[in-house]
Amino acid sequence: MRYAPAAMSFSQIKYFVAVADEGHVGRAAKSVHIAQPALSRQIRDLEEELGTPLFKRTPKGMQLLPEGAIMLSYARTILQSVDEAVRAVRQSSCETRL
Amino acid sequence: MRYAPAAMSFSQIKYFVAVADEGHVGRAAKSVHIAQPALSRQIRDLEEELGTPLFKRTPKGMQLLPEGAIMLSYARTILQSVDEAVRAVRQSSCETRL
DNA sequence: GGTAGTTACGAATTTCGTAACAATC
DNA sequence: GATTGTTACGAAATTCGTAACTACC
Repeated sequence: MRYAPAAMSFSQIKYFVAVADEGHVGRAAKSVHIAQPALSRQIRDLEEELGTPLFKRTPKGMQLLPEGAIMLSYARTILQSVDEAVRAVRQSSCETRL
Repeated sequence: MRYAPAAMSFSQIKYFVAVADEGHVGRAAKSVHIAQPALSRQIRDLEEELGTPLFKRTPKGMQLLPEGAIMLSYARTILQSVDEAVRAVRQSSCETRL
């Protein structure tokens, strides 16, 4: 049977932020502890899902495009919300056990 | 080689919201178009990742616990941010092409 | 028996790493 | 040749569906 097509994931967003911060797939790959080609593909998949490139590929590295800059600000917000959610739920569960 | 352990995903969050809204794994499974056992496992995995149950299992269905209610409010925010990010990036890319 | 959620197991899918490639300087 | 990112291909991990199970009326 045929499953649903893959959608955006938190990993993709983390990887995107890493590349945007480093401006460099190679360094970003080290910072998120995966291999360079795997990261390159994840960025490509994210761009395909959004329907537009987020970076300009240059011989020096990855240069954030205007669309990438917009995505970056949302991406940081999303990752922060996830972090906060996890912390809030865990804290509540500790208080419940008092 | 050993890959990194799986983390929280957008799908899990969507599934969690569906179960919270329906109060029922069976109905939620239909609304997100996957089978009931798959959804049941995703909820369990999310609870394990958070380290605390989010629902109370009853003969009537799934009753949201306080920790689940906290998670639910964050979950809606996160999904909205993702939606908004996609829209904003796509709109920017259209404007760029003018 | 009829409802609810869960466990077991294997198939479909995705993610990843290694190796080889392409492009710029 | 020494950077950079990408494509190709197979292995590892996850996600999923079907079938069988448990628990409560």
